[in-house]
Amino acid sequence: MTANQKKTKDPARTARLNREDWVEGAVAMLAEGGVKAVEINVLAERMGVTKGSFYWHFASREELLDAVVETWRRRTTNEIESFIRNRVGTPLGRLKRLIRVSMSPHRDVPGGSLEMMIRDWGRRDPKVAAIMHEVDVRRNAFLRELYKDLGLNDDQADAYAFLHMSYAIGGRILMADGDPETYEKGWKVGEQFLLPPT
Amino acid sequence: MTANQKKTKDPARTARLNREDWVEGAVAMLAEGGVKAVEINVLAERMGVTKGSFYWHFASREELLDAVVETWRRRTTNEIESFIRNRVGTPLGRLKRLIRVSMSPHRDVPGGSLEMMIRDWGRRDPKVAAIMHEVDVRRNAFLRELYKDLGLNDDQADAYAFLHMSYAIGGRILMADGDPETYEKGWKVGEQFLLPPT
DNA sequence: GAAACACAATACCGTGTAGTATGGCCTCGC
DNA sequence: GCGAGGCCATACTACACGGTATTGTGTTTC
Repeated sequence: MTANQKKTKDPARTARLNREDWVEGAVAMLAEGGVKAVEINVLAERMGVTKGSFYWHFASREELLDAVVETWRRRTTNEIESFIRNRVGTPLGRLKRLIRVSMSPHRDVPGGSLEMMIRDWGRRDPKVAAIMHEVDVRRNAFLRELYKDLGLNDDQADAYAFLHMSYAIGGRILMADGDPETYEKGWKVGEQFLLPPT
Repeated sequence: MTANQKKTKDPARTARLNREDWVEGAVAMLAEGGVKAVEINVLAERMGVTKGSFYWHFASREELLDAVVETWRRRTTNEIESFIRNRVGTPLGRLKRLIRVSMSPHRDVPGGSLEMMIRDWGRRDPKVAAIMHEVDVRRNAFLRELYKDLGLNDDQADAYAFLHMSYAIGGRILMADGDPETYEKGWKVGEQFLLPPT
């Protein structure tokens, strides 16, 4: 790739920016205010430079947004892969851990604010929608395996996986009211319904 | 320009527009493309007039959007009320009916495209968020009652209501891939998990 | 039928944001 | 030290969109 390896000698003041830095900033802005809020001027100011710099790194705003969604896709995919590889504990323990993570307030997680913004975005941009869907499929497959590890047959694993994903997304949205009590409830409800009866 | 030949009565649109017509059009545009897509120019063109007309009915775009969200609130509230009043059939039958409606593809329903757009919007506009939350609370209370009618205690009814709402929202989003098979699955999963064991 | 009223068309302005042109500076390799 | 090229600033343009001012047209009322 064209990844620009910068040997930062002076981290304090004259830190030059590379492509990834810009993408990083854009991701943050996306999570906070949605695609529309990713404005080149604002982003540049946030990075401590002007947009003259931005347009040296990117040909257009669209190119930036493409990079943003691609970065998100790569990270999310890696996250799933690493969860699959890291088979520590019993299947039930792993599932519980996943529920815990899914319902935790602050992490960036299915239903987290970044993901919600990308989902909003995907509703208007087919390219994003396709990637979103691809990730959903992958996550669904992962969950199915997890439930099958618990001894469920294909149909039941499938059903639970669908429920789990729906709940992770919808519950998140409901929990977005900021009430910490709601989170508590979300987690409890998740444990009640997302764990198959043994 | 083709604008001048509309001197005589045009059979296509002799109907003058009123405030509600504009709100109606705005609601449609909101459902299709989100708040950002509700542009006065485009809306006016869609209504077959120019924006000169719009600004006779509304002082500003904001006023229109206020009317839109208020209309949605009123309608949604009425819908809930009417479902409450219309106590036909057994509690279980009513619940099944509700699940069916919730998961149906095209109707405007919790998780439907209009509602999703309003939810997106609420993420950036506190005024909308407040109304959204108010509706959520009302729906939640309604669902709780429904589950209590089935013989569940307060805690369990509460848990099921939360699950139901989460699922209605999240499942909807998952089903937005356009695959009719996914809808079928969504409905089946709903019936399996949203109906408490008797 | 003419005045009054209710909508609508046209032309315009202000602002905000994406994008461009160009030149300057800092750093690295020699 | 010095050119070259990577990074950034400044000063623009183009255009879309909300909003305004003014004039026009069909309909109702007396």
